[in-house]
Amino acid sequence: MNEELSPGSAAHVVELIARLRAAHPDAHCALDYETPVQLLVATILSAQCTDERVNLTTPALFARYPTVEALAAAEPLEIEELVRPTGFYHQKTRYIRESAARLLAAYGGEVPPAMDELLTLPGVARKTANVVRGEVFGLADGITVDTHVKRLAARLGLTAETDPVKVERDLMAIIPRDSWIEIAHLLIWHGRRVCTARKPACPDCPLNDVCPSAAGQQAVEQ
DNA sequence: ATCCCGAGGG
DNA sequence: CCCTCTGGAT
Repeated sequence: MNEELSPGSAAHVVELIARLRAAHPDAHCALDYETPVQLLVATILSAQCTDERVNLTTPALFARYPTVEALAAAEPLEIEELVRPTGFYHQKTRYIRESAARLLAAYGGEVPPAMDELLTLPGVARKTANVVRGEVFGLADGITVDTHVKRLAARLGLTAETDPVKVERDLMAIIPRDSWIEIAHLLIWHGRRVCTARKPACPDCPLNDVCPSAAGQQAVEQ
């Protein structure tokens, strides 16, 4: 670990973002969708499921129910059958139908742009709201904290918290607001490709000299 | 056995 | 704070 860059300092954050940009210039939302409502549905389905698997299930779902009206009126058992491979299928089906119904009842069938409005949708909390707001409207009232962002923030020494809401608050305090949307994509991409949960590839990581958790780096500096 | 772009309820 | 909800991949 480079001793001149204390974890969480402004200089550390600047360095992290620059290196992650260079390593993952293609980082972007990996969920497939055509409309804001479809992104909302795909993001609800992404809970505790790989986006790859979500993308394998949504084409049939969106073909069967192309509109928010169709989703709201869908037979629960039919949606359950289509989304079962994503896990939590009973709850996710209810969230999809009830959120679609609420979009129709309160927002003219459109996805609202305000954070507090998104949070009134069943099955939508800060993670899902941050994803949808950032992707659809380019707006950020917060930072998407999924399992990757949470894990990497901890390993990089950017937070000592484990509760995602507290992790998000810590990140918001040290990351410039104009990087809030980008940093989540970068950390997610890096988490999938390099800093994986089970076997992080520290020797191949472009952050290993600015990461307090990098395996086998500290001894060299002594 | 652990992990994946979590949320709601107790 | 805790727990439950779920399936597929590794």
